[in-house]
Amino acid sequence: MFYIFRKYLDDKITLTDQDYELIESVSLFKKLRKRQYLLQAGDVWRFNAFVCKGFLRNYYVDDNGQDHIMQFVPENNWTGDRESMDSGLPSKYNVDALEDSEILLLSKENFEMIRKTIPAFNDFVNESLKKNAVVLQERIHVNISLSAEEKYSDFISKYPSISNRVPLHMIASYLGVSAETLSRVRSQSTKR
Amino acid sequence: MFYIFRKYLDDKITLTDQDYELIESVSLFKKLRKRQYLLQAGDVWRFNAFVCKGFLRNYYVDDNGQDHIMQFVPENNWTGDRESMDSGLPSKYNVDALEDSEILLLSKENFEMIRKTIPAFNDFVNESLKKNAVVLQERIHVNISLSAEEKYSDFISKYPSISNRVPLHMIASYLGVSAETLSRVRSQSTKR
DNA sequence: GATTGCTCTTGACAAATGTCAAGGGTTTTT
DNA sequence: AAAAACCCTTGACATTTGTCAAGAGCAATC
Repeated sequence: MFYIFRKYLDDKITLTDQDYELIESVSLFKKLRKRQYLLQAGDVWRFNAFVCKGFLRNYYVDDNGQDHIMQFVPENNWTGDRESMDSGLPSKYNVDALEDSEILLLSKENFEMIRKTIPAFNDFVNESLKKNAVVLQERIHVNISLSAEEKYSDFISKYPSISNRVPLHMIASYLGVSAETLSRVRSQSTKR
Repeated sequence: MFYIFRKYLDDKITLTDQDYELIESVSLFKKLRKRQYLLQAGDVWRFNAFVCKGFLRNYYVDDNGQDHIMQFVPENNWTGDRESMDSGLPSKYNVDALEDSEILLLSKENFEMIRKTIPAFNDFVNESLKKNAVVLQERIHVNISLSAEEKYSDFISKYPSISNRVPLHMIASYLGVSAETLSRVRSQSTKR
């Protein structure tokens, strides 16, 4: 399974075989069946999780019992809960598998160790953090200014492969719109 | 003016006098009168901007001519447009002064140079990026799940000093709610 | 000190979105 | 193969939010 992560990194940075050996030596692997949890609200999160195969979602449940999806996590993406990892406090979020999945885990400590040991890896992490900030900002942009219909068409144009992979009500949850509204919005827009 | 930035950094990391000399030697300073622009949509952005004094806002204007505030930027905060800086493409955003302000600017190149030269500064930047991601995620959380009233009370509890400093319609713009709705929401909630 | 512009509020109404409930079609599980 | 669970749609209606317009109170400007 490590080869998938290696391929992912190879695409972004140049590392030596020794570097990879170091990384692999501290990597943990986890298989999740559909519906299994990687993180449950209330637990403290201590890892950087990379999805090698499968598909996860990161969400929280509000006081009314409603889900709100923070992130869809297909292969070759990272997930976890940085807030809990940094603070050491219990997480508000859940992460579970929407499909059978294979996850690579790097503990907080080992992740930092790798960053300190391998400068190129550190650069890569910085780069990723910056890109992530742009993506999050763009999502805020969408959320404070677009209608349900516009949010939906923005979503499917940005993430066509995700929209084919998850039920509509989860996209609704991600967008902050009710499932019924999204259903109507979509049938409206296909009429054109 | 540099001493303000120095005080800010001193609070977070330990640098030598030489480090500070290096940083100061590449720092640019800019004074803005209220209503002046630091960045206008259409221009390419090339700096990291630190607000030493004053108060800025970062916003964009949609096709209907409506403002949407992405960020309020009081003293001791950073702003700019990372997307434009990274891509080299024209910015979608405007940054202007809500009060007379003093800004410290570090060009993209010099900023990277400092990061490479001063490891502690690099660590600080990483830490800031991580914290920023948490803040952005929290804002998404709020936006996809709360009503106008809840968003407003969340805002004033998180940013009491900002709510005293900007007109209500700007908070509305930040939250993605109309100014009239926010006015009503607020008068409702003060009745209790 | 008059004028202008900005800010906030309020009313009346329109539009968007949410909620509840039911039903039909799938897929999954047993 | 039957049962259960899930997913989506649709209608009816309630609620929230937006839009337009007017006016009052303040502050900034000249």
